[in-house]
Amino acid sequence: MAARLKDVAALAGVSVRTVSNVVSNTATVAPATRARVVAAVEELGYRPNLAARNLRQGRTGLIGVVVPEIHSPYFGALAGHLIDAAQERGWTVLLERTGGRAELERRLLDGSEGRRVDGMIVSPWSTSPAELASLAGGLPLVVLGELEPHGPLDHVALDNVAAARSAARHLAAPGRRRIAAVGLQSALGHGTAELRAEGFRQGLAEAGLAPVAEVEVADLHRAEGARAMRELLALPGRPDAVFCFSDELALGALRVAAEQRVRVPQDVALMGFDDIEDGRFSAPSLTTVAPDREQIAERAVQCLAERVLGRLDTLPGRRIVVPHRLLARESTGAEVTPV
Amino acid sequence: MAARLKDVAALAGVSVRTVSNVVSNTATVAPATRARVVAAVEELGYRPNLAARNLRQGRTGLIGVVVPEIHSPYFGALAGHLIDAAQERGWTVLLERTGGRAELERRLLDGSEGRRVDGMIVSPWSTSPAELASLAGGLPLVVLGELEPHGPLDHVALDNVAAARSAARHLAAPGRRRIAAVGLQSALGHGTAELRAEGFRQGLAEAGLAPVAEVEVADLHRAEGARAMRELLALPGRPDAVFCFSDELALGALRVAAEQRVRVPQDVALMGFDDIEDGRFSAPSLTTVAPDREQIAERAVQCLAERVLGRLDTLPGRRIVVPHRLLARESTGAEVTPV
DNA sequence: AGCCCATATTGCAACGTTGCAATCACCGTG
DNA sequence: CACGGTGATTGCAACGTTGCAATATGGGCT
Repeated sequence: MAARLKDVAALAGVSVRTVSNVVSNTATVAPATRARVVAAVEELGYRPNLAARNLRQGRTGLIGVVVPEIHSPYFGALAGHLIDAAQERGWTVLLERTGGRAELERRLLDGSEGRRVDGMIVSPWSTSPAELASLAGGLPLVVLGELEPHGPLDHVALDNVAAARSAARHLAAPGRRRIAAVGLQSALGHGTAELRAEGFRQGLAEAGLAPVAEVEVADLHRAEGARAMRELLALPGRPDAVFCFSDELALGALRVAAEQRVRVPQDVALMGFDDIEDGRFSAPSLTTVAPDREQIAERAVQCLAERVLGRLDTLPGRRIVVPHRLLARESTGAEVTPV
Repeated sequence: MAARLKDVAALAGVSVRTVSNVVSNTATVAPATRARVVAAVEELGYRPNLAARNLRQGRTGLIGVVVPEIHSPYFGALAGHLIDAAQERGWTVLLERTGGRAELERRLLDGSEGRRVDGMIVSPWSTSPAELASLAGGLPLVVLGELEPHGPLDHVALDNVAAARSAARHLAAPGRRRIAAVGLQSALGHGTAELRAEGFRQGLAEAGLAPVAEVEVADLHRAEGARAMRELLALPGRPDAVFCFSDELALGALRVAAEQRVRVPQDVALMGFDDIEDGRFSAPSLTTVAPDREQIAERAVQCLAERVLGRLDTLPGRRIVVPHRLLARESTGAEVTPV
């Protein structure tokens, strides 16, 4: 049986309240008393009962992080940073996965099974921010990866339009005029893909070009990238540059290029988006847009902390834009260098 | 303010206990009453307070999953499966990351901050199973990835020795005689790497060979694989086959081979271990040992469930061996096929 | 009609903790 | 010597839920 405050108190010959004071540092305790209590805690192996503490305090010390998937390199890395940032503030992260299923996304947010967390950081897939806000019903919420203009929620993201624009300009280097995009997701009707497509078109337009193809995908994984690339390489006028909206798509495309002995970057330049680990070690290494993931995580947790602790119910949603960098690597012509 | 059972009861004109019965299906309730209660629940947006429920029931409904890192493809995928398996049994997973730091590993296990979970599934890095058991102090525990002979804990893993042995035999195909291994970690003094090294040597011995080199690594990531490969390719007698103890190591090695225009598999055959997504899409695709991750997850959660629910304190530790398969792909000579 | 039983509903107490406010001991000061 | 003040300790109640056991209701049977 686990020891309780009561047991420690009995052993140390003090009141329950005093033990509580020692354990949670809530009041001044005489050194001698403290020593006696600490000894008793040690002897009994006392551990606070968090359920009781939570009940009493009304806070759980957990924040939810809701992402489409843990498994993918992008979200895996992001989750790692979020956990670090949360830990620094004394929070534990409860990681949840929606698998891109709208209904699961909703269930997690509306908390019909009960509230486990003090707040949530959500990277939505199929639910719009406005919907999120109503689902969460008062639970502090921070949204990642989209920047919708209005609404009550805080958003943290990079400037997808600007990032895609600079990607397009990078691809539209001298000698490359047939440029395609891979990664549109019109089925979702909103979100990141739209913004990147928009930026892509802007960037090409600035270079006096128009897309030669825009390939829709069902998800952002390698298999879809491979499928899309096969489609593009079969076109009568093959593209000489391809912008994939994720590194995973680009890696799938890279594989197909290798299969078909299409040289990257000589025959087709290729770039991705996200800066995942794999893209640094592929051959050729992958040009990409690198979001500042650490800063995304840091700012998101900071926003959430303010909402949870400060009760800023009235504060309107903030839009936080984190910086990104374009990393020009071998897949768009950078010199081959040892990793 | 969040609605409580008391509020719902008042609105529905029944006792608190009856509402509780409806909400948690613990007793027969007349249809008419149930309807009234459900309506009141809806109207007030009642959500059970899990802290209170946990306190009363002594269970949290959470299980901890402790892995060295979330970020890596192997653990990310495994975590996904564990979450699925847990969900089927009504549990939520609290994912924790040790980053390979022994001290953090200890802190998570001994629960000095208080118990958040009903049990844990641990993939240890630097702590031996015996130590784990004492740290956990009665908390139900299942260990992944190692199979130590004795002790009170349940273990779930593949047969690392047998898997590595078959990998070695696969590499020792006609014409390949200079075979090296990458991934030893003698600093840890125990664990998976030792077992794979052992199996590797056995497999070579069966083919009448001895290792031409065994390269130590600090971790199992790509950068270390790249470093190791550079080392191997600089040897006076270059190996004609390399067994990496993880796919990530192998992908790092593959990158270096490409840099140095060493052809895989023609000049050097290469294989990994884990069957991560990236290895299916690399060029050449990566021969690997595929553990049955779903089964690992399923069995681990099942074991833990038995311990948590059944109080099988007396039952000695079980050793559960899950199957694995060798997937022969392009990096050891399989024909190139579209992904 | 009276009785019994099954079904439906209820009250009470307890889970382990902490906020609040009261009490106690002791020291320095007027 | 009495008093005020500070520091240390304490008791009580409450957080929201559910286990237990008791009570109310109604129907069927003799």
